[in-house]
Amino acid sequence: MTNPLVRKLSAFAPLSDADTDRLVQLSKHIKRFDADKDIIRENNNPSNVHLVMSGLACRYKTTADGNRQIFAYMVPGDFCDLHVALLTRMDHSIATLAPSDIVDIPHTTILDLTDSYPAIAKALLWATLVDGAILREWLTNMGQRPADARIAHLFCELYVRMETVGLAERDSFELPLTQIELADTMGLSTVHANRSLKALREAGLVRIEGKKIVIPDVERLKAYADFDPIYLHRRQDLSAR
Amino acid sequence: MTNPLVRKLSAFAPLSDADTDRLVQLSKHIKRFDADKDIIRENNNPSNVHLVMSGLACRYKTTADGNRQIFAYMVPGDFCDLHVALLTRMDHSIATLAPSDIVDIPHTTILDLTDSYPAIAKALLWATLVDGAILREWLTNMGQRPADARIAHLFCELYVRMETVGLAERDSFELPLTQIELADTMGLSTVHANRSLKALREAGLVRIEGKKIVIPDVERLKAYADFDPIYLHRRQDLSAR
DNA sequence: CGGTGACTTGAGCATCGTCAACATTCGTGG
DNA sequence: CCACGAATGTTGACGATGCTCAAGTCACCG
Repeated sequence: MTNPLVRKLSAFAPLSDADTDRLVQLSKHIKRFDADKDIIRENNNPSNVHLVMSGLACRYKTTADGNRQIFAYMVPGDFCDLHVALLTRMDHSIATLAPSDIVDIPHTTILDLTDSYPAIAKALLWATLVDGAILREWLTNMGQRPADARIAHLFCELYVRMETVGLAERDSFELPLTQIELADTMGLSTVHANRSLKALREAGLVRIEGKKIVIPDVERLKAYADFDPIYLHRRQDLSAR
Repeated sequence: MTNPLVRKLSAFAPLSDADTDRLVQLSKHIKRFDADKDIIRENNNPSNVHLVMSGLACRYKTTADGNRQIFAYMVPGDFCDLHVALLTRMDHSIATLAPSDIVDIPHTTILDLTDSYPAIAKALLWATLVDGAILREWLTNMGQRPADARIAHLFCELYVRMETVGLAERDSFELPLTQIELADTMGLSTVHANRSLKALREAGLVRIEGKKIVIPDVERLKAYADFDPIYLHRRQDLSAR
């Protein structure tokens, strides 16, 4: 049960052994990407679906004046473009942020899968809907929270998502991001991102050890960031509230 | 062809007469809502799908410290919650911004529709994907553009969307928003939203006549806002670029 | 070791928020 | 139809947050 896709989809509903086996089969043909490589570029019309198995990828867009906005991270178990089957043209690009293993899956395989495995079909739809929910939460984050809480909120989300796929320690997880990339995610300048990180560090809310984010007290960070995991729609969080 | 849903979906692909007839039938049971009424509240699990036929609605969320973030507008022809069939709990609320006609459609009707009318099924999926694309563009808008350009970008988008459903004049459209609501959408204070609007007015980019937004020179406003309609994925915009 | 990219810090400035006062519009009841 | 009150819009003054420019420092890699 170390397959991140299986772990992720299990957060929605239990999967049968047959479902699990079928999902594991998907990740036969893994392609290795270096860091900072485009997987799909704007205006492309990709014929395959891409699944992150290890590493980290992101969606981004560049504005006319050359600024970049990153608006999604794809951690292991996440699909990059499950949703673009119909839109004839990509309106954004997808790139790796770290060396990553990416699986290429033909559209036909996905169609086949959703036809023959209803539980998987539901789970994939769920994953797509959660992607939308994350986007809405990010917009709230950008619009309503000051820089340091905004970063704290991102860390909380990534901690939970990494934990879901078994990639978090009790109080830390790997986040191979530069501060430039963090700034482009949060809509901040690199200088201000740096200072906000410093503030979080000095408040004892996070420690940064190389590429690892250490969160000494997860509950305290969640409170600081006004983080509520409900928007991730995991089974285990549904009881609360 | 005055039905906004038909007009909207036609922006994706031509619809047959049978498809059109079926869509028009949907809007039999119209419910009238006053302005500022919740259609669906957070934590609800709505059993019906809601479709805006006239007026204006929005999605929003409230943070712990009482701030509101609006992260989507639903204009006539837009569905409110096509996507929530699977997520057992709403992670945000939906409310009217103006007096609106809302159609209640049972989930079963939607399922029936997508089973028997493949062209409609595709078009509805397209509409859902476009909603996601709009969200990504909004995030870019929030993160990368200053207040006045941000507002200008919103006006451009709404102009195009209203035009798509036949609700825009050559140089204007109705936008029944208060500046408070605009500020909550853009992540600004009301005071600053007011001043940014004033800047746009004094630059001759927009005029505000009551609840009507007048855009004397649409191309100039688009240039100012760095607006490119490609993310709306309408047929008519696909040729460019 | 030398160089390149990432990180850090300071200083000054621009953007945006808060508080407060006032003006205008709109709906409602008399 | 008018008068009133409440909500919305407008403006000024000031402070906070965040950006730009610039000068380093640090870590990593050839």
